[in-house]
Order: sequence, then structure tokens, then C-alpha cells
Amino acid sequence: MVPVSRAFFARPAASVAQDLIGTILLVDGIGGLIVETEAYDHEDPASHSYAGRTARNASMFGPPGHAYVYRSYGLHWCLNFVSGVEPLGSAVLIRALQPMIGIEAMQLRRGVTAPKLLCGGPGRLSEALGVTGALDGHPLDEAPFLVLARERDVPVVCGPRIGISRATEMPWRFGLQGSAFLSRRFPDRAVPHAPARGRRCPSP
DNA sequence: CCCAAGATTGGCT
DNA sequence: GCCAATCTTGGGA
Repeated sequence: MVPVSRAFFARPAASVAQDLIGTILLVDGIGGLIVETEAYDHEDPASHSYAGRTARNASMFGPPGHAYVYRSYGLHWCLNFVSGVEPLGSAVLIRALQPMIGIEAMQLRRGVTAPKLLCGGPGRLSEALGVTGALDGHPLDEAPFLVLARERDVPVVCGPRIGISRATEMPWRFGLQGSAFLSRRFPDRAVPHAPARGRRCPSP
């Protein structure tokens, strides 16, 4: 398997989010298959970058291919991959993994054993992989990160994003169709979606 | 300065 | 299904 290039992230966030489904994310050798992502960009009222650059979101305005890690509700860490092209301010939130490598370590960090509860949700995923604010701004092609490109296309669905109150109509949540490791099910309306060369997810 | 809201989660009714 | 935990940010007084 081949690591993804930095150029992979220098595209619109929704494209990156879609193409990340089925790739493998490891942090210090622990991780699994990315099964759920969400895209955010600078024109998006739900995005941290919408109001411009602040101390918290500075990484979103840095070069693509780096991590943006922020604290959610003062409690949980959430991992994003900085993406997009000028004028920047885009990122992809990694919402769920199918655990594959280092499951025992994840269980220890999480304090639970059920596989679906290890990495099903952005806060859980960060805890299981040991991601904290210390990794904010860190390059994704350098240790401890390893992002491995998928070798085959996978069936992807898209739908509305979760946990936001603005721009809820934008279908910028992507998931591995049929995966048992999603943080939540997609609505039945969710559009089956061909990755890579397939059609784009409908824009608002 | 004060305060409400938030890209969440886990526990309890 | 409802709510608390916990703290940064942004908007209003």
C-alpha cells in the first residue's frame, strides 16, 4: 500500500472527503479503515473557518496535507485533514474508522471493548488513536501519521452532516456504504455515490 | 465584560 | 430521549 501524496489534499474538500473513504489511517501504527468523513470550507457557515482565521483554526489556513485538531465542547479532540485550494480554509473531519490494527491499545485508551464504540465518532476516534492538540498542524505524511491510499474503488454514500445547525442541507457527509462502523446511519434518502470518477455529490 | 452556543459523548429516565 | 461535563469563541452590552 502506498501513502497518499500531499497533492491528494490540494483539491476541494468534498472531493477529498469522498476519496478518503476506504483509505487507511494509522497513528503510531494504530488505526484502520476510514469509513466516514465530512467536508468543510471557508464559504460554509458551519465551518470553523467561515469567520476567518483565529488562534484555534490557524491550521485550516495553512498548507493542505496537515492535521487540524480542535477541542470540541471543551472535552473531546477532533481530527481533520486540511484540504482544498486557495483561498484555503478547508478541511475534512475524520468521523469514523473501522478498527484494524492495534485494537487492544484502542480498547485500553477508550475503556470499552465493543469494536463499534472504539472509533465510531470523531471524539472517540481521536481518543482511540491518541490524537490530541499536540498534533495540530502536523504533516500527514510524517510520523506518527500514515495515510495509505486505497487500491480499489469502494461504494460511497453521501448525506447531510451531523451535529451542526447551519448549512444542514449541504450533503457533505460521506460514508462507506453498508459499513457497520459508522457513527450513525445515513438516512434512507442517502444517495449511492461512485467515488473518484463518479458523479459529484449534489451541491446546495 | 458577560454569556450563550458549539463539527460530542456517556449516563440516566 | 434528555441532560451534564467543560472551555473556547464570537457577539452583544
